[in-house]
Amino acid sequence: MSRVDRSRTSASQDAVTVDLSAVIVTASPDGPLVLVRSQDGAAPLALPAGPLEPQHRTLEAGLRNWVEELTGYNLGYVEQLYSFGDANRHASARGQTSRSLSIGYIALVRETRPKQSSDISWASWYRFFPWEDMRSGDEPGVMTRIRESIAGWIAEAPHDARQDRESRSTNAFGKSGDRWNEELVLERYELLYEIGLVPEAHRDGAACWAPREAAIVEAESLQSDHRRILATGISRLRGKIKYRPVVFELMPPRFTFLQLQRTVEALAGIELHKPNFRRLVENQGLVEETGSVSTNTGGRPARLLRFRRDILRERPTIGVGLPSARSQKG
Amino acid sequence: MSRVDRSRTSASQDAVTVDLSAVIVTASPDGPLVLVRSQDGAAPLALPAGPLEPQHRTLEAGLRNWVEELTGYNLGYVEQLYSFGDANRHASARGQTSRSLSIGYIALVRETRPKQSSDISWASWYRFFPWEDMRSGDEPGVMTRIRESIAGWIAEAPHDARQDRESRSTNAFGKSGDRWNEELVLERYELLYEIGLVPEAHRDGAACWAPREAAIVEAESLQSDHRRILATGISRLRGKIKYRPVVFELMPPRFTFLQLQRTVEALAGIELHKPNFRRLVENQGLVEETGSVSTNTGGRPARLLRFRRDILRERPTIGVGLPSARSQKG
DNA sequence: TCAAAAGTGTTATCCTTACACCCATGT
DNA sequence: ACATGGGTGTAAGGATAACACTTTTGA
Repeated sequence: MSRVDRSRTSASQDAVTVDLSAVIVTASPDGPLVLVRSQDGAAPLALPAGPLEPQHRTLEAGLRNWVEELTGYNLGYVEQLYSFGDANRHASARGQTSRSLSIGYIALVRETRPKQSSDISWASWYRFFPWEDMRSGDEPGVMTRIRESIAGWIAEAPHDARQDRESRSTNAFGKSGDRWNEELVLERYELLYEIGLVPEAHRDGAACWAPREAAIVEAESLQSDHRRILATGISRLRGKIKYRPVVFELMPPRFTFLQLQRTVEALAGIELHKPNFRRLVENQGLVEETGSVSTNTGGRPARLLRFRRDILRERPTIGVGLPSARSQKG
Repeated sequence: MSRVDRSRTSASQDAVTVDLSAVIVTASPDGPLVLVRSQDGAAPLALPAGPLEPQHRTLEAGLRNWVEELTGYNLGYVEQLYSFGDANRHASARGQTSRSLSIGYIALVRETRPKQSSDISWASWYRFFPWEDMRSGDEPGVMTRIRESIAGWIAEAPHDARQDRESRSTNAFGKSGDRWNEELVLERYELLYEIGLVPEAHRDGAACWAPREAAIVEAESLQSDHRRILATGISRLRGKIKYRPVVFELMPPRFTFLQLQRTVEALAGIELHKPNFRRLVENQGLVEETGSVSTNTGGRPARLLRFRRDILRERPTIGVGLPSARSQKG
């Protein structure tokens, strides 16, 4: 038996516990919401997680199972994000290396009704990533302060690291003049983590440039690596809406163009050009008219649309209009 | 403690063994090669897999570790693909549900030298997916035979399932007149599996339309679900080369435009337009001239190029030219 | 001279993006 | 009247994809 076969001798493996973490997203008039679990006392919020159980035929079935059982929500779209498995993910006090493996999922639900269960609630995902909401430019100024901190980090770089820090920061946050790249959520979070602008970095004992006090206070943190998982989910969703009709999993049965646009804008964290958005969606054949109109628009009544569900069979690889990444200047 | 917290009571979990499966790819003049492990006797080939061990700090570190230790290959690009965890992935004879979780990775290496180890070797990935090589159209006719089988599957559909089968097949394999979508490797494999045109389906005991004898013989199978993992890897790589400069991980230090084009074509399984490919790569600033030329081209000598490594810092989100998916007709 | 591959020029077409403008309703 | 949002027209600019053609080598 060759060494490659070691995996079959399970005696050599350490104890592994597997849980399924879920970024469960819905859209409200106030923006994208994510399901969070509040823990005892003043501990940070957490993403809901459930165990992988023997009777689950597949991983996704396991996830759907415990989420629906627990929340009653019917998961529309479900997608595996990533498997996280740092050995020190939960540094155990007893020094034993019991590895905790976490498989992250993103799921979309339509219902926003609050749960009876007291420790589960919806929270805007921008509570945890305020710098990702660029719909009104840098309105609260978080971004400006981040850029200042990054500028300091670059300025104080040792000579050989300077170029690297410079390019890493412009890759994640862009040069002024570039179009804001809304997809690089994870890259930005990881840069902030590494610089030490995020409390998790200090909690994990990483060697950071920034002092613990500099950790951004405007943003709320999450338990263990859940903010990283959430960042992964936002990134994936922001990418996906461009080439798959997933936004409609978050829309009511009938909606107007502007409602659809606002939802996309809320997810992407950027503003879109109204006439072009309308035409793009129209030309793709993603929607059809219901015949009725909505009068409570505040202006001229708007035609009510419905998602053309058969498009999923005709052309599943189609999405909703966002400025293409290509339009970024070099 | 709420029910969401069940994951922490690890007593309720079943035994889980985790291994890291790897799709290790290199490029040769004859096409894309993948590392396979031959087992005892006439058993099907397998992807190499290694166990997740306690001392590995991260999952990717674990993978790099055992691959480099075992093969000596230096993994350039490594990316997690997907976590597979069907309960019946290895149906155990003793009826106990020991779940085997497998985390798939794709890795690119430059070296093609064969390994001394006798049970490891390189194989063209088109041995396992002959229908994915459309560089010369449907030269061996595999595709034609598949289309015939699918046509039968559609024709014999019960009335209510017919539309569904029709659209699923055109989504995966396209209508005649459409551009071949090289990215849908997994979708095609899964459709063939479901129809029963692939031996794994019968081995797994799935209820299939096609009889066991119809399972495509021109294609070689792999152990357990390894062909699905390979399909996932090919899909991901074919997608990735379009917006990340990963092809260069497979190129020698100096190469000509045509060599680069042939490599991309081999990976994507389609032919490209030479003048346009050249200009696209040129304009993206992905390569620079070395000054020297290659004379053994069979024609006019070609300028030798090198990959501009600094592009990874300047603009990591850039790739090599392939016909855009958008150019597909609706 | 011819085959084979390296390169260059050019154009039709489509898509994106932006700008300008009119329409219908409530206050 | 005017604010607010709904909705249409159009044109500049850029990228794609196809076609035609010249250049340089070896046999």
